Amino acid sequence: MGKLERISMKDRLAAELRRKVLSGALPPHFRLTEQDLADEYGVSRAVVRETMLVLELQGLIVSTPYKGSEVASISRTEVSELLLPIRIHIEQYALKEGMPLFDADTFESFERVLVAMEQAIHHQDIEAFNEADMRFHAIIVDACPIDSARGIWDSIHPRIRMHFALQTGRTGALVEFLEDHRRLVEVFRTGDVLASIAAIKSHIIETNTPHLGLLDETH
Amino acid sequence: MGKLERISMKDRLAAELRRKVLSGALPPHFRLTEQDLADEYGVSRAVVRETMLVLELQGLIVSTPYKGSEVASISRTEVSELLLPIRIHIEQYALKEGMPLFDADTFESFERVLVAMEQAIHHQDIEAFNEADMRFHAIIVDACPIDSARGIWDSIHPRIRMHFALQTGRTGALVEFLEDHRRLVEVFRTGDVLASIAAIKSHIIETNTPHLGLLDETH
DNA sequence: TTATGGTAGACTGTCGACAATCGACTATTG
DNA sequence: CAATAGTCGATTGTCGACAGTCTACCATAA
Repeated sequence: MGKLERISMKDRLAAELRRKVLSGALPPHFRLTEQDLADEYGVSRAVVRETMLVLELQGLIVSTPYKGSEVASISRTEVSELLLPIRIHIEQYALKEGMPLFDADTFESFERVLVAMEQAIHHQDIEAFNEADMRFHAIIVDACPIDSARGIWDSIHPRIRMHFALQTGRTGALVEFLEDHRRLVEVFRTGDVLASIAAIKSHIIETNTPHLGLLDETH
Repeated sequence: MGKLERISMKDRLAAELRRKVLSGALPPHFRLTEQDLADEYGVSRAVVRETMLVLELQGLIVSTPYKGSEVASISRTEVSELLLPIRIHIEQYALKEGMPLFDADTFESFERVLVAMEQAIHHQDIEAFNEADMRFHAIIVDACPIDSARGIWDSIHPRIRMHFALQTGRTGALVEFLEDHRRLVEVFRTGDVLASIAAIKSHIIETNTPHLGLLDETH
């Protein structure tokens, strides 16, 4: 059953602000002041400050001492050249280490996410779809026995999503995205690690490439 | 001349604790309580809490709600399979984007670090050498026009260093490390980006490969 | 003895208030 | 008029105190 865990105000506020940033409700360069946020959400400034610190280290906001904070802006080359390759590596590694540990519960989680995607499509709720998409990949990363993988992923992933959340592009292709995730789960079920690693890479690239993919990597 | 910037207590304390963790003064699983740290360094718990949050997001400590924090432990596979590839990618990318922007000041910074390394060797000060090593690579990452590169690097790099700082191995080969950095700077001076990218990769790999790995750990 | 429930101490989570800093505006002065 | 010094409001940096939570220990009862 559910774990009924206690969630600190800091984490709740961070999740809420992250959601607003990723949904575009808080656009890049939007100014954030601690007192205003504290008043708006009914928490103390200490909580707000810790929240802002988290979001800053995750690159969603930038703050300068004694001046204030604002929602970060993000460049396309940063995403394609810096963040995406790192994200791919993390998820590939997580899959390599974690896939042998996938059990019935894991696949049940995947299925729940797929259902959530279906419902999101049915309600035309792009935000809910993105949320489900994030949970899908979080399952992969969390399955990795190296705990810190999730932490690194958390510090990479939001900026990528932020970049594409502000594009309208994905709207129409939601059904294809769903199918793509379905295929991924099927590959996972075969237990073929190498195939899964390849699949997740092309999945991430295609999912995050605005309709003509031409990014290459070094090494 | 120097910039005489104001540094918050949070940042100073973070630097100090990071130093102690990397030097082994605070070994893995060492328990950290907020009040003790606040008393020890003469700051308030709020400062300590923000500091701990930074160090936690950088993976140097782990904290569980209402229970406390302790210095993180780190496994060899996490370093070699997860962290090192990411670090290599970041520094390669930073080099690719930032090397064309290297100017006289940049190389002067490199030279200062090399001098610091010489002095560290002369004084047999391993900690100072490691500090200089970190500054060397920070110059590279900071030269990258994408600001967030440094942030990601900061969230990756300390754990790598932590892993090897706890090994004694590097002691004898300090001179070789110095020469290796010298060679790197020479490659940078040629302006050959591809050669530099290749050089930084092998440098990082060799520098972080324990001559023949015969240490293994739990987790 | 063992299991249950409760109590105490230590610690983290949260809060409101005070101090330091910044940027813009204003006044003063040559 | 231009340049400089001073002031003010807004915002962040820092602090000490209170409230909530966990763990270990102890008492009590079957």
